[in-house]
Formats: sequence, structure tokens, C-alpha cells
Amino acid sequence: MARASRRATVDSILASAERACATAGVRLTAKRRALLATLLQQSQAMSAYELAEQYRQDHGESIPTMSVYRMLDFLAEQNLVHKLGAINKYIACAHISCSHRHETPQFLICDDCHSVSEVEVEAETLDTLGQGVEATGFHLRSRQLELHGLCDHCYKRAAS
Amino acid sequence: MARASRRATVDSILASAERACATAGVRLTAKRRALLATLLQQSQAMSAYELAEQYRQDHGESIPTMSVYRMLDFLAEQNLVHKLGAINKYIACAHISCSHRHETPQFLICDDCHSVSEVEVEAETLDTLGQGVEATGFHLRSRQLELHGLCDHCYKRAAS
DNA sequence: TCAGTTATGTTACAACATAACAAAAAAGGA
DNA sequence: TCCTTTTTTGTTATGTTGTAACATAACTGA
Ligand SMILES: [Zn+2]
Ligand SMILES: [Zn+2]
Ligand SMILES: [Zn+2]
Ligand SMILES: [Zn+2]
Repeated sequence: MARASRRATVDSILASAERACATAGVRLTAKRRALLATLLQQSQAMSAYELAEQYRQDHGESIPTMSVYRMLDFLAEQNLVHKLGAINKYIACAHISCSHRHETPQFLICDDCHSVSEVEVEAETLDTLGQGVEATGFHLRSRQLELHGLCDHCYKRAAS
Repeated sequence: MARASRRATVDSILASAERACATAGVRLTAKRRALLATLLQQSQAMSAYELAEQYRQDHGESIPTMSVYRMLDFLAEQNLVHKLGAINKYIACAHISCSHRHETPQFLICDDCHSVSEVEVEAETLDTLGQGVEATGFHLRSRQLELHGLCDHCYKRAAS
């Protein structure tokens, strides 16, 4: 049943994504939607080339990497996926179905197994950080942090 | 005179780097030193390939990119340079000649002119951030943040 | 000197990303 | 509907970043 429930969750997230795109007045085409579906079913961050291969397996149709990059650019603009610049990989947003507005995401990247968690950080802490930085005359564009380390699983395995 | 004083500054930083390597019991070879000198004279972060080309111009000798990567790895281990993972570039540490121990550096990266500043952030704020993250079970490896935005110069130019 | 280690060079290739242009699909009005 | 315009997707070629594997050179310490 895990599989069925996972499937249902993906479908409901896709429905939310469709509504978000309709509201924004942009087109979530069949291919963009299919690519998002592929990414949603991954537990790890994926490179564009890995996604092209997974898409081929999932949908029985090959797709140029060039198109994958363009679709990822589109999805990232709509905040449906996030690009992790430090490792050149992409992850589906964990909050597509949330009603609240999209807060700046923070990512914890395991340097061993490459799993990625999208977490919330206290707004107050981020504000303090941002104010300290802007006091130097710099103007932050994004408060998306990408923090590296070990996930609990890999940490415990390394300790043994 | 600006050129002469700049030259002197670079020389004194190189002398500090030599002392640091001697203390650590590692070898700052002539090529590693020459590469560090090249990087010290840049005002922007440089990719490994850009550095290979600049090295060739500075020292009248070509150098394999493979060697540049290895030297940069060495210099980064000694905290003489920092790698900016988000943009795949390298920058000389701004504190080589400082006597105090090397704090975790924080970088402000201008997305327009690509200038990079190495700044201090209040330790307390970083601790709060780190504690929040570690409370989720994640184990941070580094607290080096790479923040993107616009430097004051580019910000004002964009506003006009 | 000579063996062992570290550093650097060479070649080949893998992985990531984009430029330039062509074809197809969708949108919108006469 | 038909035609025009715009957007999306495909194709080809190439640029950029990084590493593997192995050879040679330089240094170090008996
Ligand atoms: Zn998100
Ligand atoms: Zn892990
Ligand atoms: Zn530094
Ligand atoms: Zn700037």
C-alpha cells in the first residue's frame, strides 16, 4: 500500500502544481508535468542528465538534456523545484501543496549519501543574519542556504 | 605607488603563508607559491581554468589544469584559499596574515560583477543557525556560507 | 647513493551546461 | 477556419568543469 499512497500523494501534488501555474498564468505542459512527476518520485537530488535517464525509464520516451535544462529552469522559476548550485542537482520543492506562501528554503545536503532535506530555519535567525550582511552594503538576492554535512544515518554509520 | 604597495602586500602575505606551511609541516613549493601569488592579485574569484591561463600570463609558463586543481586542493586544505562551491571558483583567503585563528569564513558573492567579499558574521547568529539545524539530526560539516546578491556598486548601478 | 615518498606532467575521458538554429505546438485575431 | 505570432521542444555542436590512470620528476631521509 505504500506504493499506492505514494502515488496518490504525487498526483495531489501535481494537481497543486497545475493550480499554481494556472494562477501564475504560465503553462505546465504535459512534458513539464511529466518531468516534475519523475523528480517527485526521487528521494535524492538529481542532476539534469540523471533526470533525463529517469524520465526515459518512467515514461518510455527519451528526452534531450537540453529540454530537461529548459524545463528545470521553468519549474525553478515557479518554485516547483529548487536548484542546488553547490552540487549541480535539482530537487522537487517539499511544499508545493502548502497553502502558505513559499518561504525561502534551506537545504541540508549529506556529503556521503547525497540525500537532501528541505527545512525551515527560524525567520528571526535568518533576519539577523541578513541584517548583519546588509549592514556591510551588500544586497542579498536570496536567503536560500545550502548547508553541507552528514545526515543522521551516515553520521552513525561513520561513527561505527 | 599603488602598484608597488600592492606588490609589497602580496609579498608579505606570501611570507605569512610560508610561515604557516612551515608550522603545519607541509611544503609550499615554488609552483604552489606562484599560484597563490597569482590568485592574490585577482580582485575576483577565479575558476581553475581561468587561473591556469592567468598563471601562464603571470609566469610565462603554462601549467596543466590538473596541476592547478591539485595545488588548489592543497592551498584550500591549508586555508590559504577558499573554494566557492556554489560558483566553482576560488579566492585567496583575506586573512592569511592575521594572527588570530581562522574563523569559518562567510562569503558574499555579487551575481552581477562576480566580486566576492569574505566577511565575518556574528558567532552567536551562526551558532543559533547551527543549533537549529543540528536539532533536526543533521550534522554540519562546515559553517561556511555562500550568500548571493548584488554588491553595493552593482546595486546602485542597477537602480539608475 | 639509493629507496621511498611526494609533487607534477600527460593523456584521455566523464559530467555538466549552453549556443544556434530548426521544427512543432499553442495562442489569438481576421 | 486560416493565417500570423509566440512559445515550446528538438537537434547538433561545442564549451566548461572536473577526475582517472599512469608516467616522470623532485624531494627526503637513511
Ligand atoms: Zn521549496
Ligand atoms: Zn547521508
Ligand atoms: Zn579565509
Ligand atoms: Zn557587483
